Amino acid sequence: MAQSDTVDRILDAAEELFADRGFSETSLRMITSKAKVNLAAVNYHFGSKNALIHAVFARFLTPFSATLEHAFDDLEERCDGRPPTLNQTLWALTESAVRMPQRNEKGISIFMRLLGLAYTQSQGHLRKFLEQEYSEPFSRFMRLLKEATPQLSAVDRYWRIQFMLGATAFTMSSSDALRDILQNKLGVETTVQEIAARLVPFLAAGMQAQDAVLLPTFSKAPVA
Amino acid sequence: MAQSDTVDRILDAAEELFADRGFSETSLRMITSKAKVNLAAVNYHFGSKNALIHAVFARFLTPFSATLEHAFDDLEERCDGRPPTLNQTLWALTESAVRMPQRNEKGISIFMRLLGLAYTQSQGHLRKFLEQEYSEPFSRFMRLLKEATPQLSAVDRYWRIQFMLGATAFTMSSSDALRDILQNKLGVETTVQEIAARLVPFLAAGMQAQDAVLLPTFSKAPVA
DNA sequence: TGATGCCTCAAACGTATGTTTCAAACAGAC
DNA sequence: GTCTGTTTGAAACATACGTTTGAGGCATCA
Repeated sequence: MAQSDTVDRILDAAEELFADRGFSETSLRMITSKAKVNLAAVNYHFGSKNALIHAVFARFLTPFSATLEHAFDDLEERCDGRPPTLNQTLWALTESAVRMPQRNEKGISIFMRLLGLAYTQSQGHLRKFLEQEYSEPFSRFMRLLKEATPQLSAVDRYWRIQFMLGATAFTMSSSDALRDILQNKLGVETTVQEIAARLVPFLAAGMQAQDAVLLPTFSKAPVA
Repeated sequence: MAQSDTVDRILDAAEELFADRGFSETSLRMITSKAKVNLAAVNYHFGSKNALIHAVFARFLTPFSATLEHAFDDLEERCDGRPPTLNQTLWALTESAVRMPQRNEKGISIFMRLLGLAYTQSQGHLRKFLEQEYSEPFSRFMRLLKEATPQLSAVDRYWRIQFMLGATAFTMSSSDALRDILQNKLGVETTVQEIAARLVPFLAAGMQAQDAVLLPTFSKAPVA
């Protein structure tokens, strides 16, 4: 036990608390008391709170980006030269996320929420860290999106990708709360897999929508 | 000036700082120094930091919800009994937002970002406040959406609405940054109105997407 | 047995936060 | 001009935070 499961206990507790409450709203004292370790252990093992945040992400993202690379490799191989379709690309991403080995039943939703928070909360250090460490799979995903939507102008594609990111990040970042609401209002249980399965067709349809007529003035709503 | 433009200066500063940095990451001292007022003024005029947050939302949301009510009234009158279409409903909302008198050029995107944060940051008091104060126009919008998408199950509709909210809040909240990137990469200028004009068809297409096959296992991606 | 290196612990440090206090400044009414 | 209620000002309050310290524990290897 010398090899200190303290580190893992801290990571587990931090991951869950960050996902529940956000980064700034989670103190080291909450983390260490949940993890049942001494307060100083965080700074001893990680150096700082920010470094702990990075470690929480790295523990999931590093294996995930490897899985994703394989999924994209497989996909491109299966397509044998032709560019993968939009649906295939989105599913490759989704499946890679859903299939990651989970530490517990909440694993996936915790991490989705963390990813959403990373986008949403303005933690400069985090964004920098993620961009440095994981830019490659991200660029590759962008390239696949481009090849899957050749009919779109660069500008249209740009904006629609933002819309997709937004819908995804936002939904994932509040997925627990949303699931609870749904549970209360309609008495329906939902898994992250089901949310993903609903999200993908929504995104695909949006990406492939007919171009809108860009109204010269903003004065009248179109009638259908 | 007796009627204290202090209050407005605090609201202006708070609004912008909250949008930039989030609620917890913005201190009262940042707000009061940006507003050039005394620190104690916040607690004197508002009572607490949380109450200030509420006031920031109320200043925008109260007139906005009135505008929205009128827009919906007009729309339903024009439709003369038949339920408005999805596009009409979305445009009514969009137009109401875009047409709100703005305090400055950043007005709309600031407020969109605040709305996103309200959903995303786990500020229980805020959610409670918004639900209490503005449940009516929200419910009405939901009802219109429901009538415009009778083909969707309640659960599907619920999630797709979340996706719409996400795409909208995320895009609008970072629209300044996104516009800049687009300007640099592709040399294209964009207005908020144009973004909205691209967003609405994306959302409408997503809302009306064919139901996905909910895979019983998550084992294989659909082939198209 | 004694020394070495990793780890834990309680305690403290310095700083930043939201809030409170109370005297001073100010405006308007008489 | 004086009084009254409202608003500002500088300072302090108590608390919470991230981080550091230094003594102690506890294995491992000589």
